Amino acid sequence: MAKCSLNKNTRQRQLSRYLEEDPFLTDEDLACILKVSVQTIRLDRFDMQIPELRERVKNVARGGRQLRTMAGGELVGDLVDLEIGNSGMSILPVTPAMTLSKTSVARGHHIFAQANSLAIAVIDAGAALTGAARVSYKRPVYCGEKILAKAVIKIKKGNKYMVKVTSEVKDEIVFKGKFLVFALQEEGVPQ
Amino acid sequence: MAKCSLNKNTRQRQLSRYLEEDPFLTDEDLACILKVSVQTIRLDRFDMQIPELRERVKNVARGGRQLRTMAGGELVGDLVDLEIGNSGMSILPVTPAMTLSKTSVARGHHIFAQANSLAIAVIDAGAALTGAARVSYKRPVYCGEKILAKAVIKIKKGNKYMVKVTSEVKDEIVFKGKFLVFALQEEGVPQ
DNA sequence: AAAAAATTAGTACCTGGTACCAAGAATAGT
DNA sequence: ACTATTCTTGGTACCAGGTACTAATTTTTT
Repeated sequence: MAKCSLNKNTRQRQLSRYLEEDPFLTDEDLACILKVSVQTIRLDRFDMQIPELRERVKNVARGGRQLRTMAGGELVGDLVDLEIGNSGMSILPVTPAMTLSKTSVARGHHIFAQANSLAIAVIDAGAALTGAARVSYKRPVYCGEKILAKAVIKIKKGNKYMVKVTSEVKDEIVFKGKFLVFALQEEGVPQ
Repeated sequence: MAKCSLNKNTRQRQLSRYLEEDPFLTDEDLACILKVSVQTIRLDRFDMQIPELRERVKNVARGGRQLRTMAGGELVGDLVDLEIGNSGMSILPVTPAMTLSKTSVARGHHIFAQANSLAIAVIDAGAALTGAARVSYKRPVYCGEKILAKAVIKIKKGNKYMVKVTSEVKDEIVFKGKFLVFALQEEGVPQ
């Protein structure tokens, strides 16, 4: 029974690993991956109290449904002005999902994300990457406030850009950052 | 036909309103709410190109998954080790949602977010804020790779901490950052 | 009243399951 | 070597929440 038990256990561990990675797998998918029958998968799920696909999907949907922030576009915040190769501006309203639950203070990486994505947007290139950044947070930003980020290209050398971003809430500076950005040539990017 | 058309239109508007509010409603639920037959609901959905429940839930789930990384928890990535007041480690698998659509290179602010949130997590405080950061990206990270971030507190002075974070993919350093973090006293934070 | 539009009803079929029963294979204990 | 136990597989009936399609019925328009 040892060998069989071992197989069963390792299979069940694998099963949960696969499902953690991708909860959208059907029993049939799993059976195929783990080279056992669908029934075995079902027994395994039952053993491990793992609900069926539809329930899993529902759970993910309920858990993840909140405010959108970093998801959709390439840009965090709403672009209000863009002069490619020169400067740009974006507005990010701070929603509850972006704040530390205890304090309703916006988490730093959201402010960074707005600035960083704006810095990249002003670059005149199909794609660009941040190489380095030096940022400082001047004061906390609270839920409900709107962050206006302004980016200006300061230096351009070949495919290297230095972009300065200043973020304000009602004319008060909350964040400053210098971003070193590299423009990528359209091809040549490994997959 | 005017009255009927009107009824149909208003019903369809109501339908989409109800579904926006709660995408988990079945056709039967909707039929009950709107006092028409299930078939009518189906025709309406077909008219308005609204997919069936399971598809809707899936969409929400997929959307939710992307956001979860930035929106859901306070931490970006999965904490694998944490010694509060000393060091911590987290893993962030790079999903398609995090990458520049053209190149499948992870956008910088996700890598920053993982590091930043880890830096805050290692601080021994109810809440903490990033005051400044100096970061550099050593090489692009691609979709499918897993980023292992390691944070260590280097200096502590009162409520000020200097945290160094190094992120690697398969023992190769992809990102380095120094974060200046301030611990917040539990109260006294304005709403 | 006839034509057109909208609604409802009914059927066959699909996916991804549950719940249950029985047969077959593998392993353990003796 | 043989039996008992555990694992695995197969099969069936059933369910929710649909699709796709046809046909009948009601409502509205002309």
